[in-house]
Amino acid sequence: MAQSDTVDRILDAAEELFAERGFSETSLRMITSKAKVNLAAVNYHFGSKNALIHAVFARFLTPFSATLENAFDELEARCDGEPPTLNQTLWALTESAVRMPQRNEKGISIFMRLLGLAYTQSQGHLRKFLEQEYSQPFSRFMRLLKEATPQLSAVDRYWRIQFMLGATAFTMSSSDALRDILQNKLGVETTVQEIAARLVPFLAAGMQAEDAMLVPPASKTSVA
Amino acid sequence: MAQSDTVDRILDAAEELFAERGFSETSLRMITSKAKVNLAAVNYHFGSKNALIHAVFARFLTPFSATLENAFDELEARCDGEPPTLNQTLWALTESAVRMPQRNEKGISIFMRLLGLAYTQSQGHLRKFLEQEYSQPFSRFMRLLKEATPQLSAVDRYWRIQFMLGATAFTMSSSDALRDILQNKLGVETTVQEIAARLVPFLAAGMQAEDAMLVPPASKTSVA
DNA sequence: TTGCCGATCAAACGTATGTTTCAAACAGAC
DNA sequence: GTCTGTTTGAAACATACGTTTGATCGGCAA
Repeated sequence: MAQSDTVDRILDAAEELFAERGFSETSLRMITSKAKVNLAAVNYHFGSKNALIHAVFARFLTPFSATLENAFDELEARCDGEPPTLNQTLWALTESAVRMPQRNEKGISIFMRLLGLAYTQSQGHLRKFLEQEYSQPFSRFMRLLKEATPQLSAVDRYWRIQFMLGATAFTMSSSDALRDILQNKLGVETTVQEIAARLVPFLAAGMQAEDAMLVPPASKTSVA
Repeated sequence: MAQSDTVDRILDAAEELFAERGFSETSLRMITSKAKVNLAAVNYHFGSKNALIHAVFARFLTPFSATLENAFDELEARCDGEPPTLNQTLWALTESAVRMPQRNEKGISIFMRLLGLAYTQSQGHLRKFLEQEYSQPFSRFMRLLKEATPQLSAVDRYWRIQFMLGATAFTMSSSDALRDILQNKLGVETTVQEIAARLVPFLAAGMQAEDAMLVPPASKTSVA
């Protein structure tokens, strides 16, 4: 049985519980009892709770960032010098995410929610860790976005990227619940791939919206 | 001075700290020491920490939902039978938020972040409280959205509303952090009003995007 | 004044947290 | 089998939390 099982069981349980309840709302005792390992195992194998959080992210993000780099390589090769379009770039990202080997059927949506939480819960250490560790594929994605939307100012593009991230993380993180609601209300089944297929055009349209800063149409509001 | 301003000082401190650090990461001792009141005052005046959280929301949300109802009334009156457009509906919402009387200069951004946190941190009691207490303006907003996008199928509209909600909640919930990043990277200052002014066109464009379900294309698609 | 009652205060309560300790169990090399 | 280093186990550690207690204060009516 070696050490193997313990580390992975902790990571599995932690991943799921963090996604369900957030980081500080999840105690080590919940994790170890769900993983059926001793409480001390976390500090023995990972050193601290924060280090465990980092490990949960690293286990998914490291192979994912490799997959993503390959997808970008292939895309740029296919475009042969021309910058890829926004749609192509977004599709390369979502395809990479969807195609990642999943530990279980909830895999991708769990991880989307974790990414959302990482950004939302102002856990300083997590943000710093992610930015340091995965800056390369992140900046490459940013460069592709920039080349695909040359008409946008840097500030506009920055905010619209945040909007995209929000729509994605939020939707994917609660996609299970949302799918259930839809099933009950309208009697429609939906897969994660279908959600992505609806999300990408939404994002692309928002990203390429005609310039912002419009005043409320046909209204007599003024700025002080 | 009556019951002194203990209650208000607690609410002020709690609002700010919750927005900065989240709910469970903020202790009653932080709140009472920032408010310069005794620790027991929270339980004396509010009963519990959860009740304090509810009170923080109620102090803002109750007058806000009244303002919002008025804005919707006015909008529908102005439209004279015709359903308001998507842009008008979204603007009515953001204008109502921005125009709320602020306790201080950070007022609105603090509260946006709180709303984002409420959706993100799965604090069951908070979700339940908000849904029960403010269901009326919420369903009215949903009805307006439906009338403003008759071209969408119910399923498409359902998902796109989730995307809008996600972009908004996520951005607002981390707006302080995002503003800081922008400040450091590009040396740009941003107000919440400006974020909203960028968000609304993004949402409207995404909501009205030409139909979904495209496969990763080799062609750039543009919106008519 | 006296009596009263809501508001404040310092202190303690019980519980839960992350982390540490140290002995026992284990595996593999000799 | 014996030794050696790694992994598990039960228990304790110190700290922080939300909440409760009971004494004390302060204004006001009778």
